[in-house]
Amino acid sequence: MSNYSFNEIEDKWQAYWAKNGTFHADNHSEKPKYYVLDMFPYPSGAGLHVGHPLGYIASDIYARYKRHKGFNVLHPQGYDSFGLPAEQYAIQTGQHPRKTTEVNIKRYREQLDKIGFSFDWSREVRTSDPQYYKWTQWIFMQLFDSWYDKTQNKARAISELVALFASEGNQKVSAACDDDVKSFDATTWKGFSSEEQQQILLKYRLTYLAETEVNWCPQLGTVLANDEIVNGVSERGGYPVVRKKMKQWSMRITAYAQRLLDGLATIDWPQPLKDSQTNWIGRSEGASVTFLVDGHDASIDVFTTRPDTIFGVSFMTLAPEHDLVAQITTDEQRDAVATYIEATSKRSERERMADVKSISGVFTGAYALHPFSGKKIPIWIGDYVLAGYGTGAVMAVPCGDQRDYDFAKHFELEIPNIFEGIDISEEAYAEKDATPLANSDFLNGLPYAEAMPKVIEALERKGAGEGKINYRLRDAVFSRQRYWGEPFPVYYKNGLPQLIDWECLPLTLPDVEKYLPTETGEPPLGRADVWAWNTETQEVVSNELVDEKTVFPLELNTMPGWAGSSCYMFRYMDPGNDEALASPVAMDYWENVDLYVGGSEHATGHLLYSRFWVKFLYDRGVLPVNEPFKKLINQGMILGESAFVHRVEGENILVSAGKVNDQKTQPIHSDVSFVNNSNELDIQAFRQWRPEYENAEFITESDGTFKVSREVEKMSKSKFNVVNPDDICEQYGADTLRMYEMFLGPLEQAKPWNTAGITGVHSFLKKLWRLYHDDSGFRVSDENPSKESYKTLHKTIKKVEEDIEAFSFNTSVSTFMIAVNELTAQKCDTREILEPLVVLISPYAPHIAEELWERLGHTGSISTVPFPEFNEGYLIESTKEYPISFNGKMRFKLELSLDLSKDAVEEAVLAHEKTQQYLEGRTPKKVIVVPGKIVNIVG
RNA sequence: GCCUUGGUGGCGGAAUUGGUAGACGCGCUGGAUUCAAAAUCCAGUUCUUUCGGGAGUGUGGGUUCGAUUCCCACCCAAGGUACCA
Repeated sequence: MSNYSFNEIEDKWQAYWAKNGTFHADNHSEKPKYYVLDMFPYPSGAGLHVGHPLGYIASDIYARYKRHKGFNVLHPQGYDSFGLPAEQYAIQTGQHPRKTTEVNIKRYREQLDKIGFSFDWSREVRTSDPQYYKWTQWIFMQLFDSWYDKTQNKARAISELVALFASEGNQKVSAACDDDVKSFDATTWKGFSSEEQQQILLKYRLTYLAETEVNWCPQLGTVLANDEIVNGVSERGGYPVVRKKMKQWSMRITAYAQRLLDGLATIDWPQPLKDSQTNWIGRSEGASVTFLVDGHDASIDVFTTRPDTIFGVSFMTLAPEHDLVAQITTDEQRDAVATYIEATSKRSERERMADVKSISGVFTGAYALHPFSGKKIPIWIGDYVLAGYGTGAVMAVPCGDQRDYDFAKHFELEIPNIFEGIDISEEAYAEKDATPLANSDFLNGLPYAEAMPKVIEALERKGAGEGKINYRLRDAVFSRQRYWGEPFPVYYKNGLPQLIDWECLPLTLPDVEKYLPTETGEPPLGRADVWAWNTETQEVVSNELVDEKTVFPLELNTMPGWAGSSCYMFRYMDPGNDEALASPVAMDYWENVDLYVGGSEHATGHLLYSRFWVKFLYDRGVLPVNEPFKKLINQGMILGESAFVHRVEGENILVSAGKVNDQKTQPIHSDVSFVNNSNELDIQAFRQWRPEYENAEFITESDGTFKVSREVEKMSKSKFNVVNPDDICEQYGADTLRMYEMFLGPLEQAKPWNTAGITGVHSFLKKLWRLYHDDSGFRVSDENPSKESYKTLHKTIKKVEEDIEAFSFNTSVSTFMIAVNELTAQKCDTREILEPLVVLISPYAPHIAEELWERLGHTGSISTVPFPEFNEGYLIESTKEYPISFNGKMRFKLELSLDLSKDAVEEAVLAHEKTQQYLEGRTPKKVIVVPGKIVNIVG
């Protein structure tokens, strides 16, 4: 075999790796550990396209590189296999999601295997596997059994809280809990019934039941996320959506807000991603202020970041949903308020937030009393105030906040000016600078920084408020009205949630006949006839048996998608363990993920929830680490190049792109496989694609071809622009695919896929092959390499190592190309150069590297051969010429060595003097020569 | 609006702390090889030019002997986020 037969080579080595367990990672090793992880995929029915493996290729290169560097590398893969598409498919076809999921996983695995990843498949996990979700359920139980102690700043066992209540009541306990907890002493606690005690404890648990307002779609029988709603109707199906309160499980992530923020400083993540988590958590410092309502036994709490502007308050605004609205509205205003609330309730939260321009609101007729001046302040409601943030009420300071200003202008409310020497006739003044306050009683003359502590102290003294830190982060709703998710290990006794015994895990999903909600609006699990818990036999039994003594109904909701993905990285460490999430030994050895690769779209979902759970499990002594991912890299999306055929409006006439001109046409997606690299459409194939185009008229260019227009879009089946990696592997080989994906551009940047360029990378691999082969077959010599060849090799080692460490995989592909071109030109065929070269390339193109390694006479996989050592000595002789231009006219050259030796420095100094002679009497004052840096002239 | 990232040939993209802009690849042009094609190899390829040069990294300024790189203002694009008080 003297040709590069990539298919043969790749099959051979993939089989070899599988048979020999080449990438099996051991939990015990003398070597240092390194954990490289990809965000595991959701196995969709559409299969992988060329965009999916981008991050996997990058992490695989890094994992292989780390093996060469002597690390014991953990590089596992699995499937996030619970999810909505499988359930939707099940609803349509009646096919059990488990089956669909299995078929999809099988296809994913085949596609992944073809690309030659160095995954340790013996550690595979699937979130929908009962042996896996047993641990997801177990973590839920730990959260249920925990409360957050704000004094110790960690989660503790609920039994310790019960002990505290029994000994001293709850007055001294500082816990993250519901706002409406009443205080009690030890005696009162002991006097409570067991059920009353459970009710109270539920308000302290880290996962708890709460009434949450949700977007409810009756037709779909499910709650929708804001972005699943488009123009007030569901994205899927276009059904109406209403806002509804539902009792759902929530996760008390807010207890961890500050620690989630602080932890960011300890991890190596891209700054934009850290920023978005910081903004999501949204810490703001300020004060809470209480305003009494005139003539009512009621008060309104507001949070403000600018308590110093309190004398600028001229009205208050409540969210339309605020609890007090009904109580305080006067009879004269009742109709207007009711009309307004009716109107806003029809707008989704998203609509209200998106509409910045229109100002709306209505006066309640009620007044609040200013805590210092006692002045009467009108109370308005307005939908620019959101019920879900802060207290759902604001003190409006029109002169210091633009939204308040606009509201005041619109309704012709008073705009008192409290800033010394600032003109507020056109807009509000929101700067926190040294501008002194005016018309502000005891704050007069003080700038922001001095007024803040003073006003907070005054508020506290008066009992009208206190300094406060507010977070935007809200507790995470954890219930889903769906079938294909983890069941909760929870049953209900007298309406109170109880955990099933943990020894009975996993609580497996029951079969149901249909995957839709029940007629009475219960989640799909309501259809299971076997779905109740027998507390005596500790078994799941038939619903029919519920007798309220020993048999109780189980929770019908399932967990959200992020449940299974929050701690999977620890399960890989010890996936078969039936006694624990992972053994302490395995967790102590692997610690956490050293490098995590995935998309930035998970910034405020998965990546935040995962950090939350890890910190929680750390508190409870389950995990030895308090962050899941040390370093994170976001790979950019690979975009597809869609092809469009233009159809004349209302007619079955298709016009070539060059002939469209001013005609009214509609662009139609054409499958990209009908189009060649010159944008010419295969008309026959297009006609046969869809019956409606079979008899269409085609208006071609003057040369008879039909051209499509191109546009870069997200790669998706529905846009017919998907490129399948299997086809690329078939035609060019996996090594070409791997290198080309890296060569496309910087890993973190979004970039369009264009198969046309792949031949460059492919011919590089052919050239590489030919370095080791001549017409008669494999051939390398044992002669001494030339100086140039050494230089080429060591230059390459240096660059490739630097590039991999910096995740600049695109430039190292170029470096390889240059190296191979140079070695070809040098006619280099010596073993001493070619052996290390193949090791360098092996992370990128592992199949060809293994094959060449074997042909070089080695046994065993190349994957653990040490990475070649860089020797600077081989580069010293290189020289570089630097022209110095002066006044754009004079030009001379300096020839300098890159060597830092004495000679080189002397040479540089000589050059410096030469330069000075040239520059003498002209503008520059000083010329500095820095060895290695060559020349630096300072004016 | 705000935050983040980016804007370099026909295209994807290089350029270390400010030091020969356009590496490498695609495409294109010419040549070699071939009956021919494929494959391969060699040369050229930022624009402009009166062949001396001149211009040039989104736009306009600034700092510097020297700016793709640093500073200021603006324009555009992508992603994120949002009446966050």
